[in-house]
Amino acid sequence: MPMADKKSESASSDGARPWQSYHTVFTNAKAGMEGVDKEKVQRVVYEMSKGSKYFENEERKEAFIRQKIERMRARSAKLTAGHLSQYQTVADKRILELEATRDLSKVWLHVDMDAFYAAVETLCDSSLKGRPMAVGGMSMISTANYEARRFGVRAAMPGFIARKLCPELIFVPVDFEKYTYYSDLTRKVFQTYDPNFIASSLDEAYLDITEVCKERGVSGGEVAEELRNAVFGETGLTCSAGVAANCLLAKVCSDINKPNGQFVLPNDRLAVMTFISSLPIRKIGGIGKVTERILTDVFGISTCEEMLRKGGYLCSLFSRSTADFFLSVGLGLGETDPPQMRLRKSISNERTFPATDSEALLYQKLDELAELLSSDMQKEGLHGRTLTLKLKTSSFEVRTRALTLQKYISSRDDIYNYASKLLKAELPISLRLIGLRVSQFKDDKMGSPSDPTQKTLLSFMVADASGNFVRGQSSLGSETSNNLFMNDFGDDISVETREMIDSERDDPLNRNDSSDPEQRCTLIEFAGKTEGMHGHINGSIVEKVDALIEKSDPKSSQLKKSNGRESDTSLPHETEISSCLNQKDNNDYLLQGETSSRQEEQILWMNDYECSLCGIELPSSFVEERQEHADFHLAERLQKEESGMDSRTLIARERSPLKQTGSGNKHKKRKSSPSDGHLPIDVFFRKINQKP
DNA sequence: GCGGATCAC
DNA sequence: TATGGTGATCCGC
Repeated sequence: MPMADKKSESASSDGARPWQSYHTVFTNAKAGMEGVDKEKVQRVVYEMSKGSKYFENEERKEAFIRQKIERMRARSAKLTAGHLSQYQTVADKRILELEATRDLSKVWLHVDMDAFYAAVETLCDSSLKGRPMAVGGMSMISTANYEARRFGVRAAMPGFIARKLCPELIFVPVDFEKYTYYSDLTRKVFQTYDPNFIASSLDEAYLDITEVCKERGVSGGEVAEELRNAVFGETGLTCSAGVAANCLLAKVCSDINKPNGQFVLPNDRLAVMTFISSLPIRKIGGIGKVTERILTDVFGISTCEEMLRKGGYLCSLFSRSTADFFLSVGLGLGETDPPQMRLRKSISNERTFPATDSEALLYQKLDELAELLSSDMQKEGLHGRTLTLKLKTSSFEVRTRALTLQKYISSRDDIYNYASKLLKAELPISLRLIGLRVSQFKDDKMGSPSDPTQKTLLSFMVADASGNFVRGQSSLGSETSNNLFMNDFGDDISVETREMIDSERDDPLNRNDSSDPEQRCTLIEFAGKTEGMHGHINGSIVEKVDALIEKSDPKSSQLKKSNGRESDTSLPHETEISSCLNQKDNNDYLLQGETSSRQEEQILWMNDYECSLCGIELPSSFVEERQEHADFHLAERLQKEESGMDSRTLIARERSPLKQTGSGNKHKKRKSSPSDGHLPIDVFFRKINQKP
């Protein structure tokens, strides 16, 4: 290991303990890993990896991330107080608009099978019971049972490192058919509760149990217990469940009392806010290792609540959609409707092999892949016009090379011939992986932008099956999606990498006691009455949001609980409007943000130089000036609103009018959360372990 | 349209 | 000895 520079010793922990700065995906707290000596695991992983090509590549990637963080820090530091306060105003306004979309009328259940592959293997071979076991091989583990997790062994970990951590570890090869069989059994059960359930993988599904709860007069928690019992009866496998008002929260909840447990988050706004406020951001689907680091290192954000507190920074430094996503997370919002059908957009295959620079060998690999891909495409009747070649060099650097054709292709020969041209341009090269992907399919439905596209534009956030918002951002670019055509593959490889170096960052969800007085206060608050007690949460962001709501409209205590019901104001123009906007990367929040909610006052640069609001002329090259000008109009408008204009009718709506049920919400809410207001704190965080 | 990144499972 | 495969999306070019 190279000597760590002395000056960095205080800033980072290199030097004495180099493994602490090696950020991997599996040195993290997770269900079944409570008693693990994380320091030791991290050290072993580091020692086993050190010096390898893989490790060197990880170090390169790490350096890039550091740069990214530094750049963002610099931008953050450069913000003037004036800018900040303006963006804070924008953020507050956005929070209000997002709050208005809150829908507490649905009951979502997320089911997650416990260590699925491993559990199935144990079911089929009882001699494995009670012994540490992993499904996978020496190079990669798909999942590990709980006995193995106690040693720090987990999904996505190379087998040879796992064996080092746990020499007794039993390896069982993956048997895809077996898992599919048992998955089908579980799905038969899911179907009886929600015929339209959404399977996001072999072992996970989302169910809308709103109707079941209503018709049978039972709580979401009761349905969850019943369903888990039924799954066990049908398969002999245990699962965990989460019940909440939206998919995003339900998913978080299903992880809390895993394995073989469940957690219900009442459909109550204060309950949601309290729950989300102390939640580590890494628990949220869509926030991965890198995003977490950026948010914590640059903004000091580690819990969802801080997303709202730092709203001004987020809105000024991230794209509008990313900032919206972050603010939504802070509010505990998520998708409440079943996602619309989504068509597959690409098909691909890739293979890893012993690194080689033999051209004959490389072309042979390419040929095999072309054959495979063509066969897969024929099975699905797909023809595409964009071909992408993926390469991973022997030093783990990944490259892609793409080619878009006039014609649609699907035959083995076409794929191979075009792919060969792409590969040829890269020679000579030493590779350990080749992949092929075809996209831009015929019949892409692109001909009818009317419905899907428009809806996407109208809603300021779009969510996929898991309730993860589709969003985008320059340096983050993170997003997630569970396609409806799920790839039933590497299932259990749930990544979680919360670095637990800072001891104060305990996970409140995984412990039974709470030593932090402020947190306890919050929790007690949660356990107590859920209405009319806002004032007792000291410094809570709930207060702040409520204050915002009150300020925006004194009558809105009702509004914030019901759904926006006003009919849309002329939104269909948005497409053209957006395209006329002066979009300057990170600043587009201000401009776009306003146009999507306010049609009548956008700042448009007509003919690309004249402000539509005041007529002032500014050529497009005057980027900064334009920004300031836009800010000026924004501030002007916000002031107007402050002084009493009704902003409520201007609130943007995201949901389609179809499922607006309007008045019934409160009743549904009560019904689905009988424990409202009477949830003792110990119950709130107690593991509900029931052996079916 | 391309290439690099990030994320989920 | 040895660190996966499939699909999606976003951003800056």
